[in-house]
Amino acid sequence: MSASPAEALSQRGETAERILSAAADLFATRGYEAVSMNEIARHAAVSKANVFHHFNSKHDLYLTVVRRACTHSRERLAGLGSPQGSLAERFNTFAGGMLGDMLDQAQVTRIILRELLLDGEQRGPELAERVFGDNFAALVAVLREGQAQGALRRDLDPAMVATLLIGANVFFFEARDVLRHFRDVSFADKPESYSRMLADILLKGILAAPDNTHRE
Amino acid sequence: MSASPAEALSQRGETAERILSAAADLFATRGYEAVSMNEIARHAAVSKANVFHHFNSKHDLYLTVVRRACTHSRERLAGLGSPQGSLAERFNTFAGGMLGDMLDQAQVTRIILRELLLDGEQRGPELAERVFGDNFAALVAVLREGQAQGALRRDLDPAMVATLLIGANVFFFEARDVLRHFRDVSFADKPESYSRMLADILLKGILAAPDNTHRE
DNA sequence: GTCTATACAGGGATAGAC
DNA sequence: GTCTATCCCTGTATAGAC
Repeated sequence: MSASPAEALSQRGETAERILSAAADLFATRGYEAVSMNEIARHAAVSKANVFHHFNSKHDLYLTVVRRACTHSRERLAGLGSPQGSLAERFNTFAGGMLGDMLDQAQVTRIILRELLLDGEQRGPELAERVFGDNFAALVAVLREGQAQGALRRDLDPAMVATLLIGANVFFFEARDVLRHFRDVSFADKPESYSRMLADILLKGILAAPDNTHRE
Repeated sequence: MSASPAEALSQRGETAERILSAAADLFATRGYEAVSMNEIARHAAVSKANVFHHFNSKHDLYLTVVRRACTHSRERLAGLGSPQGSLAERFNTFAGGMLGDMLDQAQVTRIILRELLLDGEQRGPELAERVFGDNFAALVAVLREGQAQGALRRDLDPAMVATLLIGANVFFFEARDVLRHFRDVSFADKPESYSRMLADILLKGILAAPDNTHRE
């Protein structure tokens, strides 16, 4: 029953896997404190004692869940940096791809954001670096390159642009359910539409500029 | 000891006020579940039983805190709609003013956002309307007016622009502590700087446009 | 590895004296 | 209005049989 060499390393039993999955689900939607080990055990269809057999404590279980979510998220984001096409295209692709992935992996995303935005006030540093750090840096690098080539305005802070882009996606993810209740909002259920408009606005701005509007 | 007519209505005793203040503090930074009535009592320097004397339950106390935060927030936001100056100016003023208020009243802001962004998945509707609803609508109206006057591009969704503006402020508020750890970010502690850059980018876009860059 | 049973702490909430 | 003392429940975590 010992793990074969091929599947070594982070090999976990099927039961442990079920527990992790149930825990991830619950933590993502309701947070750490609101979820009990009883509940997790029930959702995983095992006894509570068994959960404690596989994980030393609730906190340990939580950390494992978060750690997994992080590496998962990193893997996803790693693929977004492909340097092909014009800068506007890459910008567009990155924005849309990021949002799409966030929505596809809503559970993971929610856990990360919980960590990052709420407890982030206390922890911040490590997780920030771990999950978003290099991607943020990569995005900034792309933007800087765009400035060097003359495609982008030189009088603006690339980090600011990156923040705006990422922030817009994060906010959409977080606030969808609220936005949906606003009469004027038509894009709450159309992420592609949102991404398209986002890129359009960031690239061209919102001011009416006769010589600007029809350029591509 | 009954309230004088002049200070009637939502008049609460000094003790109740202290309890509310302590509770608001704790709920804002750690959320509902993570905070205990014991702790609230200790911070308010009263006995736990006394807390239950003033508020029927923990949930009741929480609701009172949230309700206060909402009305407080509404009052603040109400002043931001003043229709004076050019559209770009108003845009600028609104963005900066909103962020400034959020930071000034960080505790209240945190409570609202917690409700809106996390539990929002379940409740959403009421709070959305209550706090942001009319302000969102007002901002959209201003933008529409700008379109009608020809100051703003007509081919974009005003609700999208409003979302971007608000989202940028919310994200800054949430992610400051994380952004601070990114080498490229210089504005984490300079909200005015952030606001200025935000308005600049939203208005003019990021593309290098020779005839665009020097316009004001 | 998995269970039942249980220890022990802390939570929300109440009783009743002052 | 404020307290001390207490109730009851649920939570995390452990012991020990299978």
